[in-house]
Amino acid sequence: MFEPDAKLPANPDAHALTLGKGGSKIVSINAQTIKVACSNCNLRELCMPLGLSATELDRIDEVVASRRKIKRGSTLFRNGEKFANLYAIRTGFFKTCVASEDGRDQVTGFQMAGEVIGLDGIVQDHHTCDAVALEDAEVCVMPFERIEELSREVTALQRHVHKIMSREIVRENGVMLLLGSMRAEERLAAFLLNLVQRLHARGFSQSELVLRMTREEIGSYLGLKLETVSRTFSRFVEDGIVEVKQRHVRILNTDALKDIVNAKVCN
Amino acid sequence: MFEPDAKLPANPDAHALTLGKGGSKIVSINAQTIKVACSNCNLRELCMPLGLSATELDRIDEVVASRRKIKRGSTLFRNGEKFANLYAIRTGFFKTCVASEDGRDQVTGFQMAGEVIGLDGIVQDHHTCDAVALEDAEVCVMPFERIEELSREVTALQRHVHKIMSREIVRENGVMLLLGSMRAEERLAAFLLNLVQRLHARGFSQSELVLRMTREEIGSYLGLKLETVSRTFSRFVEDGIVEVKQRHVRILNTDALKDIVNAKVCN
DNA sequence: CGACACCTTGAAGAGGTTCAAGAAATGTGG
DNA sequence: CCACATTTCTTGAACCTCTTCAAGGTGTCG
Repeated sequence: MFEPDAKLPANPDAHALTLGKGGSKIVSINAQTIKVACSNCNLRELCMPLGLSATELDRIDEVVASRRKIKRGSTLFRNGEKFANLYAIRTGFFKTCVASEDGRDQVTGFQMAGEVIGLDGIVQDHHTCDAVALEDAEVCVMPFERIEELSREVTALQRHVHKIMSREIVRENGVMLLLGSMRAEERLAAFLLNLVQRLHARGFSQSELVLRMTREEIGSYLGLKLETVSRTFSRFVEDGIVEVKQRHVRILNTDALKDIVNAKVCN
Repeated sequence: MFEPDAKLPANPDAHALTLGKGGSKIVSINAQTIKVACSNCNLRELCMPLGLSATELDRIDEVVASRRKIKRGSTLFRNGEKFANLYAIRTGFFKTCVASEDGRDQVTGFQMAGEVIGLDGIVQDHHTCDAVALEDAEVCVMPFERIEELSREVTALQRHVHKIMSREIVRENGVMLLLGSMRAEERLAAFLLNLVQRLHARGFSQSELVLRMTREEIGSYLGLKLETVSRTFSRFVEDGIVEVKQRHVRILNTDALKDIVNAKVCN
């Protein structure tokens, strides 16, 4: 029924990637030649600014201090920890979540390769959420001081940092819309479309995906209970919109999902 | 029953303000002496970095290109409009809201004096939400290009811009927690506490406030219908937690509100 | 292979919404 | 300044969606 799941490749530098309007295929590079440098990384298009000169590209390499591997289930950073770095995800999949004093927990986002996490820590100099790896992961450690230094000199980097932060603000606006005004089916449909779209931008299928998170985590993100998530999946299956086998999801009717999200709530 | 409402003063420069740990009273300045300059503005502590040298302060003045008055009910910017400026609120009160294609509407925040709006526009070079004045307002227009230029030179400004954006991200995380996991009473209690805390930081009462928005707008922000907001207010009144007369609210029992927010949802 | 985490499904219940009507404030124009 | 239209707010009753509680099934990993 399902293909063996398309996994993020262990070495993203060996993974051809097409992106955006002028997106060009980047030729695979043999693993041996890799050094810890953005200029060699084919995820660069995702987490670094485009259109840099050769000199600027060299400078950019300086923002990555090191790499760090995180085992599935362990945290990259925790609420309360001193903030020092932003992290660009090379491989793997994360969730971020905030907790209130009384132990309530809310997943605030799911992050995949090429995305940057840690922005929450800047204001208070301490992180205000947890970042947990949902599968074995590797990140580029980018000391924020270095980012700030460099973005004073490389205008494109400065602009890029601003855009990344603004993008996160806009994303959260969208989640607020979802949480504030959508019903369960609409939420799950929007969630699936968003996931598959981001995966597609990374070279994966437009119609097939493997969920890296539990129903409970999906539910937390969408403001629903895990049972509701499960039931809603089942309803989608009944309606022939998707096939679901545990965490494997195949979207059979993308338009139906889009219709569900944009259901005119005539008001 | 209620005092004549404590309004934001028409001229904020005449409004003594205490803030933060080392917050010092700023002496009132006669209206005639005012020029369009942060160095003269007592909201500076809210929207600009602290601890600048005299030279830096002079430079900072350059970020404000002009001032702009917005009538109640009209927009500062709209979804889709070209992004060019950030705006620091001098007086008045705004809401920001996003709309989905199908006409759904979601208030994403309420902003008051000293707060900065427009950050959503940076990613796409176009605004993705509307900013509507809920009372007559005045803002400082800060061309973003100028902010970027200057923050390459003035490190404190650079850091400040980063913090403002990060603060917004963290705020939205909090709203997601609220929308995703709280019940109506908890949402409204959290909302009131947040508002009164921000007003208090601006020199207003800790217990009394005038809502600048309708029940419907509160509801949109909190992911509730206006009837639910109204009913929840009524319940608070019954329980002696607040007094409500239209938009005038007096908090009689702050601790009760805090208890409601932190109600142990034992899990 | 057995323990454990995760997922599905049913039935009952609660919280919030919807629809509706009326009251209270606010604004407008004569 | 008053009358009238409009907006905003409150409250009730019926309804609906999602949650809660419970049980059983499926998959995974040591």
